[in-house]
Amino acid sequence: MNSTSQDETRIDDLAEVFRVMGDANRLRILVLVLDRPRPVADIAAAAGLSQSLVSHNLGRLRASRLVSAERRGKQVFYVAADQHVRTVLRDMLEHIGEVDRPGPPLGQA
Amino acid sequence: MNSTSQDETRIDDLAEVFRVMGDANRLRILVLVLDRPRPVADIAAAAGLSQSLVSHNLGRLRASRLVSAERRGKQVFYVAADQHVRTVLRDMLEHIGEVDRPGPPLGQA
DNA sequence: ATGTTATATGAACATTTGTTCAAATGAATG
DNA sequence: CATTCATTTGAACAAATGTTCATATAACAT
Repeated sequence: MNSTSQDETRIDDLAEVFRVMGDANRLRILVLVLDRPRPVADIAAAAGLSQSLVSHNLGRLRASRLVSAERRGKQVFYVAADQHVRTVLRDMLEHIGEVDRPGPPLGQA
Repeated sequence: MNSTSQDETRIDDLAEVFRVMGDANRLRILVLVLDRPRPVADIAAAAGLSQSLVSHNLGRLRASRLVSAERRGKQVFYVAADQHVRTVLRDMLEHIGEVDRPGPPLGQA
């Protein structure tokens, strides 16, 4: 378990993915395409954002492979890339939900 | 399933947590305290970062409750807050690992 | 009390980032 | 072909961010 430059690259890539998710607008977009593909204009309307901004952000989401795109005629449909994305979002929501509950044991924090 | 302002707050909080994780140095620190508590100076040495920077970053990690702190004498020990943090990191590493593998079936996507 | 060790905090600066606006590309249709 | 619709891309600017340096707090020792 010594630190290789492979690990460093991984950390950098990991940070990049989280940085992409660390923006409220991109997160909104991601949630909108979580369980079905949607065209860009549709996403923009649902999120209340300009088409240009949505396209820019979809570009970054796609660059991190958080979403995938498919063209159908003039429209481009975007959808969440894989199950990990959904899992991570769910886990993080649970994490946030955990407000200092006085509840159970109190072992080593 | 209409959008409430509660959801908006959640999205904002969620984005904040991801933003905190979206930095390579903070991620390194987080990994270092993933399975056992460590004092600040120890973390700084292991990560190759200044004490000041580590302290600043630990502050942000703690503000998002990604890590928790405990004082023992002069030292302060930090450790990953809960299981969700570990799970999210693992899932994301898997996500990244999924590079267009030519391997097995070749279904959709 | 003073001194020493460990950590935290504030201000300042350079760099990065999100957003907007305008223009460009691509796909269908007359 | 030109035109319309849907999306992408580039440049520019304001706002947010990471890092460093210096100083402050906290705990223990002499």
